[in-house]
Amino acid sequence: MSKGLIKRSENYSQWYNELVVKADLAENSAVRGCMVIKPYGYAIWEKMQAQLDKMFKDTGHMNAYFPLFIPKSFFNKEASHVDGFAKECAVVTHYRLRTTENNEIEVDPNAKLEEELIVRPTSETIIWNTYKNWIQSYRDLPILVNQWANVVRWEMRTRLFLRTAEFLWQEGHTAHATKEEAIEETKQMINVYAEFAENWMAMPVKIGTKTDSERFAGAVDTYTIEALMQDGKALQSGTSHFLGQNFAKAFDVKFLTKENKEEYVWASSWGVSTRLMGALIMSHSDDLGLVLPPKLAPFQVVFVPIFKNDDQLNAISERIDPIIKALKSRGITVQFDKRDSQRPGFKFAEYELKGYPVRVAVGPRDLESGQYEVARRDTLEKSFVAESEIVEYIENLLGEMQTAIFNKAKIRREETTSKVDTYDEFKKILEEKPGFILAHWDGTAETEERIKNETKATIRCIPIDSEKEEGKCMVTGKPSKRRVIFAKAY
RNA sequence: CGGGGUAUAGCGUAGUUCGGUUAGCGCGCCUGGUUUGGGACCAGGAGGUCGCAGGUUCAAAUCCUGCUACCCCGACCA
Repeated sequence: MSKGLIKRSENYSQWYNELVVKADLAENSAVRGCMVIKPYGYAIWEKMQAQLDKMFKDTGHMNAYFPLFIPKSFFNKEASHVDGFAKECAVVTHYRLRTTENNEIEVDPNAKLEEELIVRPTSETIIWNTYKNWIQSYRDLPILVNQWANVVRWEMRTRLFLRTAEFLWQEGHTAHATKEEAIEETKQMINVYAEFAENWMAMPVKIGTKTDSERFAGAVDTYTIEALMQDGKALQSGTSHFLGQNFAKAFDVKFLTKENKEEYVWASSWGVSTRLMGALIMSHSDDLGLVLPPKLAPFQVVFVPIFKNDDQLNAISERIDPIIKALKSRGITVQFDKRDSQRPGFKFAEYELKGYPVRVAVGPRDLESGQYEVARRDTLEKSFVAESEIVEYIENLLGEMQTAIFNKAKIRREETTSKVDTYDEFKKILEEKPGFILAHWDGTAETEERIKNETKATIRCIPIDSEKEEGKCMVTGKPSKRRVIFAKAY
């Protein structure tokens, strides 16, 4: 393992790239734009998955699985949906290879597919094509289904976790008898995401709706959770879409009401992806490496023994093993690093880089005093804790750290959130103190576009909790009823 | 897809301008020893089609042509 990361203040984006690789989370693969998620990184993703999956099931959803491939014709059926995804689709045209005279492999031109298959960029079309067969009556509704899957969007420029050509995600697709119920579902799920982001990722988010131009292709309304990274750029971290009857109409999905009337089905879809990994990394980590909230850390505690020989290590193990057992019985994940190939200093640096929340160092000295050095990753503080109290202490500390990490991120966000009333001020803040900027906007796509072109900042969302406030658009001076959140975004 | 750049061992690089021994160095890796409370040290060792294909030449990492991949800046995007 090579030494040190570049500092965030020197080059934030290089810091991120180095951190992802050096902390063993992921690396670039032989396939352009596609990443290999390494075991340590995948372990974090699995923790996220487990919790989200639980939350989905607690709100009445079940998992299912739909095909990776979608017939090309399905995309034609919802006009704005095609427009949104057409430019980034991978297409399967053949189903067989053959060997040439030179012993090379080539696509067999005789094995052309009648209809090309699209590698799913999202599954609305194949799912709604399927739902058509599942739904006849109001008694068949609602359908509350989620799928864990990989999708492909052929992006021009990619970055590990933040934007990869293939990524892992979950996509919920629900069908309802009424508009109200579908909207209720859409809102419920954005709240689930917000709760997950804040309580598990320790990442404060703003819930809001997207403007027309930022809305999901095919949606009537898109709800989003927006997080603010340490460099002042926003990251869209999860979306929940009210799809109206758009997909039901496109795929002709109708049902009979209690009154025997034929109606189109109402829909929602919602998703979060491995992008959350990027959000997690950029929310908390520092110049020494990853900082993980205890609830998502693959290992919450690591014991580093300090020893000169096997006898010492055995003596340490004898004392440590019962402590580890006690921690595990409380549901705390623990690692005991007995490697003699690395010295303690190396291990300290390594666990800091990888973001283990709590580190306990135990050497001969400590066995005698009956106190162990406990170091917490977020503040780097160390304290000596008596052997008899250490289990309790660590359990409390993990809880405390989860809160502390969230609070720190929240304070940072508040400090980099500005209210501005003039366009000049807006531009100045973008230069000097980037972050969320609350400003008035006249509600038109033209003004939004102009601001984007001139400053690269976009409207991240119209916050759902914003109070009404009469004002004037900072650009055109036209009336506005509330402030919206602007930021430069990933 | 437009503009710029780079390609030498697992990683980072020197050498390329101006062709000339066996392509050098750091990290990492292997072996042995000494070490071990914040990224150890010494000794020895392994590892290279110099991105690919062709050309010029007595001689090519170095010059020429073509190709490919990657990086940065734009446009696009969860």
